[in-house]
Amino acid sequence: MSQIPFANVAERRDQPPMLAVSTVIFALRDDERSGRKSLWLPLVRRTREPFRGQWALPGGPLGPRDSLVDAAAANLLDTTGLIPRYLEQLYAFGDLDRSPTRRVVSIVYWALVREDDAPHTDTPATSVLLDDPNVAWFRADDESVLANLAFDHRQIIEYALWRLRNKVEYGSIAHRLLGERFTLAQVREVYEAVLNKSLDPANFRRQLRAATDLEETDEFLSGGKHRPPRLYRYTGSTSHPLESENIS
Amino acid sequence: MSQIPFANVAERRDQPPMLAVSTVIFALRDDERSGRKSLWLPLVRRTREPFRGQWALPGGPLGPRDSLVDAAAANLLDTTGLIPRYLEQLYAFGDLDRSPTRRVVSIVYWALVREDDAPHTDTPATSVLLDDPNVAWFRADDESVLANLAFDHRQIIEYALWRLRNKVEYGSIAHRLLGERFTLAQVREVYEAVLNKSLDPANFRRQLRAATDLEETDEFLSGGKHRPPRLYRYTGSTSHPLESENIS
DNA sequence: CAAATAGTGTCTTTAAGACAATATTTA
DNA sequence: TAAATATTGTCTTAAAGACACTATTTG
Repeated sequence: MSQIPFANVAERRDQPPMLAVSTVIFALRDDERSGRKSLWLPLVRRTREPFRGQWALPGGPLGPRDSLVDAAAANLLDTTGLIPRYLEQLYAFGDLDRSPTRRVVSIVYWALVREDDAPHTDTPATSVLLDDPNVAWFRADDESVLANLAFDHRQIIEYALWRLRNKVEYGSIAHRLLGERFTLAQVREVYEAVLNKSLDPANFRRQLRAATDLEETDEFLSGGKHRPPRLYRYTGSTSHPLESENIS
Repeated sequence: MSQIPFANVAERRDQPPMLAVSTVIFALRDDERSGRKSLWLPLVRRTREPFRGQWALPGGPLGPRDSLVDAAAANLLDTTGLIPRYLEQLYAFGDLDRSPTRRVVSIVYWALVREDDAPHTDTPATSVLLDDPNVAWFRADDESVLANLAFDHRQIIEYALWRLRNKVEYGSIAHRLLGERFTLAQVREVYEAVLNKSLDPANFRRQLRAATDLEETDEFLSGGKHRPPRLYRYTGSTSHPLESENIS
């Protein structure tokens, strides 16, 4: 626990709130344990007080020339080397005591990236893309990590997960965690990982084809020891402009 | 259209963004024209540049000691004299050019108030509660007003309406526009006003009673020239903590 | 009793879910 | 051919919507 000198408290009550932007980034990965796919997210280790040494969401102060979404995309690229396939504003967190030092209002975005966009690194020491020991990927439900996050970042991640589950259930964004062409079974794996329950393949197929803008391709995915599934492509539009921002 | 002196542009590029909180407030009122109920909202007339004389959402800068939701509730009370029955964060608007002078990031809340909370004033000159000619209520779909709002407030109001429609359709907040005891027909009127379409009374009744936490009272509303309808009371909880904040 | 809305019953259509059956690959 | 998943078919159940019908009040 960090101590708060009296001077800091006084300072905090009079300075204007600082504006920061942070991002919760989700990717889908094979889970060694369960054998299934599961959700992972990158965190950065703090190199300064407060919470020095603890893991936190990537983020930073809002520069005077960045729009909010640009700031989110930029610090995401800087810290993880990734370009998101989906980026949406999550919430603005502004409680008085969320930072022990000065008052900070954080506007948080959440993002989806494809598995192949995300360099696979299980430990900080083997981080590939940036070779930065202060960036690492964790399972989104890893209790030992969640329990030790800086600031209110655990609450933020849990809210982002709640939003993701809602979005995937009622919207059509699952494909953003996959490649450009995908099988219906892969989409089902996304749903199963996010909602954490198994779904009937037959019924899922029917619902998906009825509800979302999906286009058959002429290609099939061979290689498995079974009948090769057809590959599909997404051809949809987004709902409300503010509810989603596409990158590339 | 206001001119932007070069000095202001330079200034705007280097100062840190200013943080403001604004609120979109909805109430239900009788609509003289259609005879039905419809949605109304209060606006304040700007007394300073930019957009001097034009209508805008109530709001103001975020003080260092206010939490976001407190700031929203406070400026709502200051400008309209109302305490909301429902208050939820809508979105943070932060585009670089949304204010012609300096850079402003606005965190916007939306609120629901009951009809009897809202002093009935049709014109600015007859505002009752605050007797302030710079506060007035307008129909939420009044094109002549929407077309002349300050800043990006038209876009904000339209997004708030979209959220309200979604919320009322899938959630259970309609009762917050009504009194403590209400008939099922009154709830239906709320839905009809918000969704702008008529609903089958019989089917609506069944769905409502199946879906929401509603409790029968022993009272009936007499006075109409017809069988008196039973009064109900709401006994529900809210969904996700961040998705709603109850006031009193 | 006439008018008007409250409230119930019932039929049809549509979607969701369970699960059997068939199809097509690779090892 | 056995194993494995793809894909289709069918039956059941639940919800949504249309609409006829009964109930109860006021004037």
